[in-house]
Amino acid sequence: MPHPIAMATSVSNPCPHRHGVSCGDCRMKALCLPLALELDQIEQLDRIVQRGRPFQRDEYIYRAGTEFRSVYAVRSGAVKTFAVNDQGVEQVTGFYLPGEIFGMDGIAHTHHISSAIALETSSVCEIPFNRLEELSLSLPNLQRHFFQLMSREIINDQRLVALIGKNSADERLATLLLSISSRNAQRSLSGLRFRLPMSRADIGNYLGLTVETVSRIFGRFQKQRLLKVDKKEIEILDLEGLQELANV
Amino acid sequence: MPHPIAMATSVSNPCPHRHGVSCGDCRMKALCLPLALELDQIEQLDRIVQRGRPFQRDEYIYRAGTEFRSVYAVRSGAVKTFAVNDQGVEQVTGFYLPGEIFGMDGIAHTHHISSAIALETSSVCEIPFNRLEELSLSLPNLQRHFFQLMSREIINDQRLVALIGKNSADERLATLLLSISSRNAQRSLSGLRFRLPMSRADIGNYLGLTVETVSRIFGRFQKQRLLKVDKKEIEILDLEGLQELANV
DNA sequence: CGACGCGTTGAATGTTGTCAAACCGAGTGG
DNA sequence: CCACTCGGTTTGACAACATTCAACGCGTCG
Repeated sequence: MPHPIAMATSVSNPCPHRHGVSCGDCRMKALCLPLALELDQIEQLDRIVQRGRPFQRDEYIYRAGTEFRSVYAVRSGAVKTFAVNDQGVEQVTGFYLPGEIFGMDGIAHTHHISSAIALETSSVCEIPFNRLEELSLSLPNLQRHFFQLMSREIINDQRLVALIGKNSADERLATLLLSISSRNAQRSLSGLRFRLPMSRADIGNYLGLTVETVSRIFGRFQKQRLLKVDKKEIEILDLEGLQELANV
Repeated sequence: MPHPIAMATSVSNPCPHRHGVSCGDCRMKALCLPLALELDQIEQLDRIVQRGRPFQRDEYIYRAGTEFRSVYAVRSGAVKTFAVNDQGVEQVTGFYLPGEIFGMDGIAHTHHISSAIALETSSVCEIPFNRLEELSLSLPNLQRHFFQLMSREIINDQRLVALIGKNSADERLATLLLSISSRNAQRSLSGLRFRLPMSRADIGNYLGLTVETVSRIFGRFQKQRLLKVDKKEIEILDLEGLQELANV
């Protein structure tokens, strides 16, 4: 049996959290920043990306108030971002799955105004922003792609505003479940059976609902045979029913 | 007395809607895109900016479904952006005042997914996006500034999510009024007396409330001597009271 | 074992939405 | 000049959905 360290970096052991993987070999390259780049450009990107050890559950990736240096990509695991206002009320601003970029709200200022923590053991690529800017000046593809990523973030937030402002609690939760489902499917995981990385409280916080309401809706969805729920394990039994609820 | 046409373009007549003004002479240059640029860089920007005739009230600046070509800056007047979902429900996504950039949600796709209309007679600078991209490659300042603008848009949307998801109707309206007030003050207009460019319905739509609720709150605020309301004319009588309500 | 975090369930309350009607000012046409 | 309409706004009565408060169950960890 090989030495454990050798195992961790060997190709034969596809540990999703191993941090030796370059962008060109990363299985998320079709979703992530490399998406828009040619092979040699990916190598250039690769040179500025920093890959540290995985983060444990509840570990901060960055904290509000600290200096903004980088944006981040999830390689494995799941991340939540949140802001805390003057009264200490937390607002969850997003959940990020492998291949997704987070931390773009920090670009506007010299210091982070929100925080990011790992919802489960997660590995994350750190992309120093000033180096990304430099590289973007010589790679129009990359500049464009990053503009588009930020634009997509704006669209997502606008959709969330609409969801919270106009839809019932049921519709909100159904929409979130379908979002996670389809994002899982994109990552060639099951869209019908998955584990929610976040707590009920996080879900409620994100959707503008209380924990109790979220819990009741999970119960109701189960009674209506839309879902099978076992703690954080979700099985979607009636996809079309959920979609109807979510108005899609 | 000079000829009226001569008046319209003369320096002595500061008609806010006249469209001959270059970025370097624009009174919004301290808030808008030129903010980050040197004099000669502003000239380069100026060369790509297109200034058409003013838009009348209710006129579209761009429509969902049409090809995305440009982002826009408000020079005078006010603009609202909104998206319409599959069921025909409108969601107001933003109100934009002079010096503010809108249309950045279009960057992610080849076609607009939202629309923008003038809330009152407004002049608007059109900034063709592919030319802005090109220019950004040679002007790092500009690239950075535009990244920051987009980041700020993300932050605004996140704040709106928090506002709608966590705050009462009173808090939401108070916050919007204070936002408009301070944005007016930034533009060296009165922060205590101003005209709302949008309807009650737009306000409600934006804040996730019904028209009736908005109307009742205006009444309540007036009764509490926080505001003096005459149709769209607003006078803030008790700024601190409003701020307290808005938790600032 | 007991404490704790997290999730669930129940009952009561309340804020906001819904529905309906009336108002008001501006513009239009007889 | 008046009556009329029309869009935007206001007001009232009522209903409903989600919150609040409280209690409890369950699994984990010290």
